Amino acid sequence: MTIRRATDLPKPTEAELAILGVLWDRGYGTVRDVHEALYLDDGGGYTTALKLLQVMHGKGLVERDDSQRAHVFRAAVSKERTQKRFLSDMVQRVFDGSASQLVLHALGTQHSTREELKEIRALLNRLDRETK
Amino acid sequence: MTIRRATDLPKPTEAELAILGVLWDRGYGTVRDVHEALYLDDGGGYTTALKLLQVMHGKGLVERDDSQRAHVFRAAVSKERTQKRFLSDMVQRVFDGSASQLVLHALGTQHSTREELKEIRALLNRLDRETK
DNA sequence: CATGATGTACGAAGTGATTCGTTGATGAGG
DNA sequence: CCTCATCAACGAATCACTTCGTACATCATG
Repeated sequence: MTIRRATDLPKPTEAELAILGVLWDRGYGTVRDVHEALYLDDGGGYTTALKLLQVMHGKGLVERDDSQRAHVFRAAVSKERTQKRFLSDMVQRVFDGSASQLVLHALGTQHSTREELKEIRALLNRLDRETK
Repeated sequence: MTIRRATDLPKPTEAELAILGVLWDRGYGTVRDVHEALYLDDGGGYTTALKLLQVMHGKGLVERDDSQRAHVFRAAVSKERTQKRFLSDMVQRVFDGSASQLVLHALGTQHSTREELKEIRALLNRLDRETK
């Protein structure tokens, strides 16, 4: 048996991330749940969702409860951890390792509400105190 | 002939992004330049770099000056535009469309210097005034 | 028990990215 | 003119991801 620590888990692919999104939202789901949430309009087949979940289970990205006929899947990685993972990946590859460069771009480009800006400012103040 | 607007350009792949990084840094470069900058320690072959640049040229990601025997390549997409592209992609796929969520994660996780925090705060103040 | 609906398992095909070996052209030095 | 180094072109192999068809198991219902 191969034991995989959380940090060893492979980075989810495009399709896998979409599935994780569904599981994060719902908490858990069967193949049918995932298929209906993602692939119905796509025209994507049921077995496509199934295969993806099987592959993801093989990689350790989801847990499976097979005590019922329709197996129930849960995300084996937290949303926060995964977001962090993608984020630092991108900082390295696209922003020369500078997180603040990324932040400046993000603030400059995308829209934020006043409430969100306030929240960011609060965090900023806290960081400022800590970076003594 | 197919004309491609900047917004039509495909998102650079992993390897392509690394090559763009070299071209952004140097301004321009031959296949040999790129190969030495990226693939020497990797053990990556010369023709690998060449093929990638050919593919990228086919996609419109780089411009080529073939007036010399050793063709000279330049990035056909700006660094800023590409960063923005990756950023909004990620906001959609990983952060449910919320840029501020991404910013909070980025500030919380990665390190920033006092100087950088100051810069961010300045932008924040400006945004605050504009988001009247 | 027969049947239809629903489920998992599995292999194979399709796709795009990457890597590399080979070929032939070009140019420099003897 | 010959030879060697350097270069672009091209096709093929490989790899990972995705999609799908088919086979077979299970269960409910009549």
